[in-house]
Amino acid sequence: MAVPPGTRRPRQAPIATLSRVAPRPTLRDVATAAGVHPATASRALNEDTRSLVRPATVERVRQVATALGYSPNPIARSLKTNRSETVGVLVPDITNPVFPPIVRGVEDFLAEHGYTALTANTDNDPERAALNFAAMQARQVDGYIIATARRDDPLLHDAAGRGVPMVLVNRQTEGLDVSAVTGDDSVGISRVVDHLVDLGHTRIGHVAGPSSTSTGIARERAFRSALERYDLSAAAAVTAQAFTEAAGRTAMLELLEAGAPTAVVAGNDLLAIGCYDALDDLGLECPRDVSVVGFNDMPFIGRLRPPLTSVRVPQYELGIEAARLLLDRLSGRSTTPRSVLLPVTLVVRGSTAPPPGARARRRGRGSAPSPG
Amino acid sequence: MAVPPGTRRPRQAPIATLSRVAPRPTLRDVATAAGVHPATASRALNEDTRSLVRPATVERVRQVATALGYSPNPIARSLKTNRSETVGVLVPDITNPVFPPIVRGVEDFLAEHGYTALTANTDNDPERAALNFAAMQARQVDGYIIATARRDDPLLHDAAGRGVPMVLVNRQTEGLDVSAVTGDDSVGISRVVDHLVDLGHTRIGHVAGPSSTSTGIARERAFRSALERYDLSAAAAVTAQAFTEAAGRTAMLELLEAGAPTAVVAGNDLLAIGCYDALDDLGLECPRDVSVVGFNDMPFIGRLRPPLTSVRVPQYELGIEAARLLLDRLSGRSTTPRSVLLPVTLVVRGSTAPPPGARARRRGRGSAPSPG
DNA sequence: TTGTACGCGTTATCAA
DNA sequence: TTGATAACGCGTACAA
Repeated sequence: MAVPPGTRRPRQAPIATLSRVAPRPTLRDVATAAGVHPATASRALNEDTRSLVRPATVERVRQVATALGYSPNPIARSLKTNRSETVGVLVPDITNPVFPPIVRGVEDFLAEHGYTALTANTDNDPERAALNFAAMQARQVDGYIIATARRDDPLLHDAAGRGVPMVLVNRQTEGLDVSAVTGDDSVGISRVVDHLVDLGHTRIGHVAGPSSTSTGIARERAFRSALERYDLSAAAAVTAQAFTEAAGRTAMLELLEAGAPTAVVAGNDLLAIGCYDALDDLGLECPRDVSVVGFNDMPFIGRLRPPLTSVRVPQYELGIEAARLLLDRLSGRSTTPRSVLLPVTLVVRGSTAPPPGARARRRGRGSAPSPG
Repeated sequence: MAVPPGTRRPRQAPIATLSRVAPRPTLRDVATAAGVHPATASRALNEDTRSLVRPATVERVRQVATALGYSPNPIARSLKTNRSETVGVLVPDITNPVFPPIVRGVEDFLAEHGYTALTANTDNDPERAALNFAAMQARQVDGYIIATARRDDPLLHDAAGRGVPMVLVNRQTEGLDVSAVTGDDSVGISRVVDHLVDLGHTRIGHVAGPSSTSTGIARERAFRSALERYDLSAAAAVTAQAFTEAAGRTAMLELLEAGAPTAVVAGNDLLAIGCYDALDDLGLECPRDVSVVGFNDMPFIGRLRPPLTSVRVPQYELGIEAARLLLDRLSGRSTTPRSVLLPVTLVVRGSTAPPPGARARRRGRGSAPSPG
C-alpha cells in the first residue's frame, strides 16, 4: 500500500504466526518519545557527534533509548556508512587444532571493540578462498584476517592492490606490503637444532611443510642454516605435500629410506604425528630409534605417545595481535604495514633423546658453538 | 550536498586515498546497462519473481549482470527483507576440540545454501551468552544454532517464547520445545558398561559432567541404569564442576578415594584426560590399575598415552544436521520441532583392560544378560 | 509484462 | 544547537 510520506508504517499485523519476534524500537521511536528529531537522536547517541548536541538533550535521548531498550540497527547503519564493523577471517580448516586458538584470539579482541568475525574455511583451495573472500566482500566486511596466505597468492596481491585492509597471520605472502603476525620460525628451528645437537645427533633430517606456504619454506631454510652453524648438513630432507598427518607419514617413509637420520625435525606438529605413524609402520620406536620434533605445540600434543617435543608458538596472542593491527589500520591510527614476530620457545618432551648408542654430548642450554 | 531526486550520486571522488576499494556495481547500474527499470532488473535477478519477467528480458539482464560482475548488496537486501541469510552459532569455546567439527559441519551446510555463520564463544557464562545473543539479534541473524544450552536456560526459554528460530546441538534444555540434534548418550554409555563388564569389571565408577548440562545428567542416568541391568551399582560417582581436564582430575581424585573402582566412565574425553592426570598423581597406571573410558571420541584422543577408549559421536554430522533443521525451519518447510538422535559407536582402545588380577569374563560383543 | 513510488533505519549535509 | 531532507541499495504493492 502506498502511504503518504511521514506516515508511520502499520506495525506488524497481529496475525498469529509461529515466529512473532517482537519488533525492535527504531531511532524514530526514540526520537518521538524524546520529543526530538531523529537526526538529533542519532547525533546524541553517536559517540563522535555527541558534542554537537546540547548536554541536556543528550541525556534525555539516552534515557529514553535505554528505557525503550533501543539499540541501533547495524544493517541500516552499514547501508549508510559502507562499514559493517565486521571482519572476515579466512582459515584453512578450523578443525586443524592450530587454528582455534588463533581464531579465538581474533574474536576476543574484535568483540572487545564492537567488531564481529565472519569465519570461513578454505581447505587450502585458492578457489574456495576466492569465493569466500568475495562473499565476505559482498557482506561489506571492513577488512580481513588471513591465515590461509600462500607464498604466491594472486588473490591477496589483487585485493591489497585495491586497498582492501588486511592482516596476515601465521603465514605470509611474498612481496605483499601488508601487516603480518607470525611466530619466529627461524629462532624456533634454531633452538630445535641446538637441542638435537646437544643430545648428540649429527644425522638430522627434515620433513618440510609444503613449499606453497611461507612457513614450509622459512622453516626449511632455518633448518639448513642452523645445521651449517654446526658444520653439519641435512641427513635428508623431504617436502610434504600438505600440513597433514598423512602427508607427514609419506614424507617420513621416504626420508628414512633416503638418509637414515637419528633425529627428524618436522615442519609442524601434524607432520610430526605423521612421522610417528611412519616409525610405527617400520617397527621403529621414538625416541629410542629416532627422535622427532614438531612445531607449534598445538593443544594436547604434550599428551601424545610419546609426548612431542615442539616449538611453542603463542597462537592466541597471534590472533589478538593480528586483530589489533587490523583495527588500528581500520581506525586510521596506523597506516604503514607492520610485521610482528612473536617469540617462540622450545618445549622439550619425550620424543627426543640421545641417538642410539650414544650419550648426550654436553649439558646446558644449547647455543651455537663460538666460531673457530 | 542536496541532490535532486533521480540524480545519480557522484561516484567516489578520485582523491588518492590509501583504501580506494573499487565501488561495486548496483542494481541500478545493471538496469541502466540493460535498458530496463531497476524494478525489472530486480525481478529478473530474483529466483521467485523471475517468472513475472519476459524470458528475453531476464536473459538480457542476467547477461549484463554477470558482465558487470554484479552481485546484490546483502546489507540493502536485509534492510528491506528483515532477513540476513546469517545464523548465529553459540559455542562454549571453539578451543575445546569437540566443537570445531560441529562448527565446521554447520558452516559447510550453511555455505552450501548461501547462508553465513556468525560464531561466538560464551565460556559457559550465561551472561556472555546473553550478550552475544543480543548482539547477534541486533545483526538480524535469521536464527541460532546453540551448542551452549544449559539444562535450565532462561535465555533460551525466553527467546523460544518470542518465536526466535533455533536449533540446539549436542546439549539440550529441559522443557524447551525446539529442535535438537544430539548423540545417543544412553546407547553410548550402555555400550561402555557392556564393554567394561565384558572385561570383568564389577567396581565401576563415574566422573559425571556438570549437572547444569543435559549431557552430564543424561550420561549419569544412563550409567546407573546400565549398571542395574547387570545387577550392579556404582562403585562411586562424583560430579565434576566443568567439562575440563582440571575438573576431571579433581573429581577423579575424590572418586578413587571414595570407591576404589577398577574402571571409570568419564562424562566426556576432557574429563577422561583429567582422570589420567589423577592416576598419574597417585602413581597408578591406566589401564593396568584402573580402566578409563571417555565420551565423544574427539580428534587425536586415540593418540594419547594410553589411547583412550571412547564413544564416537559424529560431531561433523551433528553440525550438518543442526544446520539442516534450522534452514528447514527458516524456509517454512518444516514447522514442528524435531529431536534428532544420531547413532554413536564404542571405539575400544588401550585405556581399557581387565581389572587387576582377572581375565576377561567372556568374549563376544557385550549385551545385557537375559533377565532371570 | 513492465514502470512508478515508497520505505526499510540510519546518517550526512544543508539550512535555520 | 536542532530540524529538514535526501540517500545508501534493494524489494514490492500498485498502477499501467
